[in-house]
Amino acid sequence: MKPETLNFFDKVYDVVRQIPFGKVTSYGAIANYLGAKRSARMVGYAMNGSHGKDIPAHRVVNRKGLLTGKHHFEGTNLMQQLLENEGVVVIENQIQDFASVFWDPSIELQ
DNA sequence: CTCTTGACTGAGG
DNA sequence: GCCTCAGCCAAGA
Repeated sequence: MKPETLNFFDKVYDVVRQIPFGKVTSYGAIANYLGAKRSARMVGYAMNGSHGKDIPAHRVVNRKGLLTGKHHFEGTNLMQQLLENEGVVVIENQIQDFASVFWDPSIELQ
């Protein structure tokens, strides 16, 4: 389909779907890959409509590896459990060894 | 059209 | 390293 028909949200969803199992990325990294580095907030905003879709939103965290969007998931620690289920160690909403599980679309996806 | 609201980020103290 | 502030920009009222 034509890229012109893809909204910013759709592009975000497309990238998030490509995040490998057991990997995570940041809102800024996605925004940067989409050519809108300044729109990191929009990436997170887009995640609001990710429910009901096949979007692994739990693999998207802020640049610190902090689960800032966990409150948008069911329960209080669903997001953390989803990540731990993929082998990602999370303590107090903070991803441990963040650098080793970080997946940058602008590099990995090229 | 204007104003508010963020699942963000980088810079400055 | 932590806290605060300001810039960012799309969507909804």
